[in-house]
Amino acid sequence: MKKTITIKEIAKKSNVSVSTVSRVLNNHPSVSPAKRAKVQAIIEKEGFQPSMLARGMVSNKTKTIAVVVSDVANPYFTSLVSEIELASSEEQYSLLLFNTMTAGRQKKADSSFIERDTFHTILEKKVDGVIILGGEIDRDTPQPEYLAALEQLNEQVPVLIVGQKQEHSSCSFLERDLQKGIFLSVQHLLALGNRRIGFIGGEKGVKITTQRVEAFKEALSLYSRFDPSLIYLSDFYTEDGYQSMTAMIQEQETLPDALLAINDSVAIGAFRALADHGLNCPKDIAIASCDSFPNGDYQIPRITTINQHNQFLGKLAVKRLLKLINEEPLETIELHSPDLIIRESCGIERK
Amino acid sequence: MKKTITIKEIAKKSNVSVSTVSRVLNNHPSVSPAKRAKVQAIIEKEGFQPSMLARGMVSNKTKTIAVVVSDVANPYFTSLVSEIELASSEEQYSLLLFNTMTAGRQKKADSSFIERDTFHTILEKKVDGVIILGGEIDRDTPQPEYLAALEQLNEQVPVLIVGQKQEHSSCSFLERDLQKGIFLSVQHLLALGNRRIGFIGGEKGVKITTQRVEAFKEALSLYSRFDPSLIYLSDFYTEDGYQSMTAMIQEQETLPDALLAINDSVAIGAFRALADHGLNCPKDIAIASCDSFPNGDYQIPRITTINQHNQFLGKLAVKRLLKLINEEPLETIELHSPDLIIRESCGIERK
DNA sequence: TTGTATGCGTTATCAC
DNA sequence: GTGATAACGCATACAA
Repeated sequence: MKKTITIKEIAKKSNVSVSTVSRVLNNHPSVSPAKRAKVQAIIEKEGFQPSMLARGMVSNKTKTIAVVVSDVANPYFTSLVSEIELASSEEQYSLLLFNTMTAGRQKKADSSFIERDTFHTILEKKVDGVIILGGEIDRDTPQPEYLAALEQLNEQVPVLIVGQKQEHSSCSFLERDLQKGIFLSVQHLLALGNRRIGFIGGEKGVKITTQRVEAFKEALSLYSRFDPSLIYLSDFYTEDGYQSMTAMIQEQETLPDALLAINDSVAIGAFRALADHGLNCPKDIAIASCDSFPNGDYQIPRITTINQHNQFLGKLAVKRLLKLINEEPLETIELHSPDLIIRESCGIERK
Repeated sequence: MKKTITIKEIAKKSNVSVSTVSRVLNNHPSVSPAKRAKVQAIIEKEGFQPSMLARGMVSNKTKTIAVVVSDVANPYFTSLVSEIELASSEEQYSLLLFNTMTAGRQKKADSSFIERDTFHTILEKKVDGVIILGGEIDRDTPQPEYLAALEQLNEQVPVLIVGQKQEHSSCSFLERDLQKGIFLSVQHLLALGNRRIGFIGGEKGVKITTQRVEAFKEALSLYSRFDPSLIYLSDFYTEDGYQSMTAMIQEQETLPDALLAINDSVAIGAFRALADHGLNCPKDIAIASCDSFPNGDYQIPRITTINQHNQFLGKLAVKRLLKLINEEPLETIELHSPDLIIRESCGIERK
């Protein structure tokens, strides 16, 4: 490995002091055009890159954002991370990614502990801000130790959480409008003539599940009848949709007219389970999803779903975090409104 | 934001010098048990975290790895990134993620430039090592400027590339066995009675596409006949599979017996295109994929595909990069051998 | 065993 | 406009 060149050597080669080089680097006005040109030339020639470490030492800024996610491979998180990276890099920030795996296939045992440990590392790395996507904070009642650690973290560095608000937390939250999507899809299902409607997927004890089921109950009670025995929770992945659907097929004497799936992955799992029992969506049962994932429009059937505008959410998250970092005032949130995407999985009017 | 506590303040509160605190921090033997205990206590009490910035300044190590990926949202890259993060954190390394978007839906114009710019940032951040997944390096002939920048990067910090070897590059490569999978699937398709076999998906001018098509040609020529007019390249995503399949349906007088898709996403797109034309896989055409993605076993039909052991690949990448970082010798690679996963999309014997 | 002093690469404050 | 120099937080060689 070639030794990296430093500002001192640039100074020497340019016959100026380090301060002058530093000024050139930072576009300070007070440096003569002649010297500036000379120094610039040497910098180019040597391919000099100022060390962000050293800069960070003096400025207390690292131009780095930490992103904590419970499972990058979950499509919802993947798209968010992707958008966050894009938005960050546009603002010259780098992303430090922490994949805690407290969700998903390789779920770890003590999620709270792992995420606290992550906070530890984040603090060491001296990032300028933190974005948290899911994990322990998404639970209805996160562990007290976790919340304490989170508070401590937020004392040292601004923390933005993309998720539903947690009581007594001093962190900033970027919430999603969970209810509107539910109402839109329930109305859609009802309008198509479905009366008996169930719910599949989502993990018990997780905020977005709890809140969506609650909204589902409300919406359904308004027009039809809410039947708690038609709620089959499990988790957020395809295999969970498969399991829930299978269980429902086995346990219910007659299948409901329609289902709401917590997301597209779960819907896909349900399609598969139906097919394995000689059943078909939307012929035998209509299924709508609450959260659009990529490629939902290539499934068979194409999934009728809710666009939660996750792309926009990622950008907004970065925008808000940067304001926190720069101590600018946070204007009230422009919450994006979920939209219903009608495709094929709810079929046409039933009966 | 609370000011972060430093080693100096710990020293003062403990009535010892900073060196003693430093020794405690680094588990140096030469510190009396009494002082060690005292200092430890204060550290715990104050929740002191040594700054990795300062440590990096003196040690020239940041315990950070940069990962450059052309599109995190591509399932192949997502799984790799996930595994790499896991393996890294196990070794106390953090991940700096760069999502160059030189592939995928939001593909940028000048990929070579963007990635070179990324290298610039990586150098500034003083990471200990770099892992590159895809992008310009994956092209059959990467731009000379890119290769030059890559060489320069590799002079300053160890670079490991997960992808097919590039001539004249001094970087380390972790290759995938592309041929074996192709042979396995072609043989499978032939054994089922298919003779006329096409290929869909993959981008022209990209190494893995070129090499796979080449292997496909070889394998097919061995047993049957290779027909170049049945090669429909495009890109690696679902929509590309849809396009290729649609084009094939429209252009070919009679559909081939079977297809090889570059990956599961492309296969899914093909299924959709077939359905939109009243056709069905595997009834009307058999389709095998060259690269298994998550949830391929929940599609309709379940996808017969190749397990390239990407999970293993991610771990191996980190393992090898760490050896480069620690200047340990690199034993010859234990190349994992791809396996055929027979599911439903090739159906049963034809004719 | 312990403390002092120096340096890591950069910016900022101060003289000149 | 320019150049010393201190400071950032930590590790370490050296002294004691």
